[in-house]
Amino acid sequence: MTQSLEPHPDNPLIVQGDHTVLLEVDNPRYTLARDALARFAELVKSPEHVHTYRITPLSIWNACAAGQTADRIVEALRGLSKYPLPGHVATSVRDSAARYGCLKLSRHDDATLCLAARDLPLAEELAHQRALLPLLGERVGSLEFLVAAANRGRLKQTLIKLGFPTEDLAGYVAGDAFAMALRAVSRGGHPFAPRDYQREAAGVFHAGGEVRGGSGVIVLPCGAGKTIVGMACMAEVQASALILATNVTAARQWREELLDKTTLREEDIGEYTGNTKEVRPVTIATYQILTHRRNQTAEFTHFALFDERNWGLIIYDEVHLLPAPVFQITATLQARRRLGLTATLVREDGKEDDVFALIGPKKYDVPWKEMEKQGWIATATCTEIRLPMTETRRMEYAVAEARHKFRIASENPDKLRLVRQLIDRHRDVPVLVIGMYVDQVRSFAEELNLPLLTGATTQRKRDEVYERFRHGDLRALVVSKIANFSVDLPDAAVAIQVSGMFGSRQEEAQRLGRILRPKPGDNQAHFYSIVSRDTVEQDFALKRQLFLCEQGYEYRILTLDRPGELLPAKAGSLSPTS
DNA sequence: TAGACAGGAA
DNA sequence: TGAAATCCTGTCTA
Repeated sequence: MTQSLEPHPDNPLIVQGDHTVLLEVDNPRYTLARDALARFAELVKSPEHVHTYRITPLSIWNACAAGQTADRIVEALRGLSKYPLPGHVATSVRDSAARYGCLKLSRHDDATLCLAARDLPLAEELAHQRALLPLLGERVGSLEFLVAAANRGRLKQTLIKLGFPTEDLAGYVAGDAFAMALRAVSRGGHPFAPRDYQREAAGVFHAGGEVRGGSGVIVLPCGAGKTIVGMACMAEVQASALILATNVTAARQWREELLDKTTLREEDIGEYTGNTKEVRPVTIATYQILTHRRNQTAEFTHFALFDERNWGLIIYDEVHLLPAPVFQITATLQARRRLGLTATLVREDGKEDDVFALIGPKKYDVPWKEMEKQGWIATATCTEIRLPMTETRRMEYAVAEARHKFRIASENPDKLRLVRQLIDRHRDVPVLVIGMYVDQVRSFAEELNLPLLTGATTQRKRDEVYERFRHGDLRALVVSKIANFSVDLPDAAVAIQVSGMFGSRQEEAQRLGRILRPKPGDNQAHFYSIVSRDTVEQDFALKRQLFLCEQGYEYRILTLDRPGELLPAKAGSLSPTS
């Protein structure tokens, strides 16, 4: 396709003066525009025909850190727009981009850093910012300030809140040297080599040597092997490493992977959790143990872990879930190399700028659709089925208090009929039925005569059921919210979501991730979300889907007219989308 | 001394 | 907006 570089009415974008961008979904250049926007804008809304994106300073800074330039961003917008760009949008894109790199932090001596502004007006502005007073030391020269090394993190945090991202070139401590390498044949006996993108991600993270290489976030979809990127980075750094994971199971999984695919031996790896408190050259801890304190006002019981050893690298697994106290401690650890791993930079609490300032900018990502094209993850079709409620239930819904409506809509018992039909339709592949209300999933499990797994299920029972599921003795499982957390939940080809959290994009992505591991044969996965039609549930479902739309997934909407109605014989979702 | 379980936290 | 899962610690039991 030849790419026009000027605005044209046939183009898919409308760039508005408030920095939002509207994208026409049915436009032939939709894909092109979506992939371009993914580099420097974030998705805000994605109803059926027109998607809304927003360009923020942070989205521009991340783009710049990944090598984009203001010119390329403006060109992309102009070339995909229907109308001429509002002048000030181009200006503010250039402004934001120019701010990236106009403050540089470098090493002065062992205990002191030097913050250098690009020009005098900026230096003056800094000198007069009240919030910076306690953080800035002596002004040395017209453009430079001394900064105590201990304030490195808090300074960057404060500056970004004032609209100034800092380029941190103050370097890192090497940490205790520790030799490790990736194995060419895994301990399990399979040939092993990181995939190209995994190697590339680790390379980008470490590139730039002593000064630049060493902090940032790598964004990859679930199932794309973030652990392997982590170990490749460890192999680059060759120093003792502290790995922070979300829960014990994830911690154990890191350990298994490290033992299987690197030269690390059992005695090199320590687990630091509620059960065991080992500190070894490579130590894996949970976020929870770090945030633990005896009572609300006490000190954090286990923060000392950070000083137990001279860590050369700290890996933050699932950095989008990083709890606030870990940000706090991370602010004091700016001299250590830091790697954030995540499937999405979006945080529901809006702390994206803290991630940027304290862990680092986004260093590398691959769009999900790109991974899909290359066959690293399964092709997924997503279908939302809108099912009307019965007359009786509609009445109950209508008179209920607002805060109960969501649950009434979610627990619509008619959903069972569709679940049964879908399981039947996909009878040759493993199916997960996922819900968030224990009562609801319990009744579904009983009706369908399938095992139910909830938080209350003991680990032994889980292992046993998972084993039967993996071997194909069980075709389907019904699970509660453990689907969001339990890393050892086996992979499936079909997920049927019967209820979900209010509007968590995170959760939706996590659940889709359950079915993305590559499949033998047609490599096809199906994600169904069943919601009650014309209710708040339908509205929240829309919000949940944002993240996946941003990654290029389309939701096919299937609206049923009558409560008892079944899916059409050949529901569109049975054939792969183009 | 391991395992089970209750209670609190976020 | 509300519900569920998880983790950590401390205590009790065998």
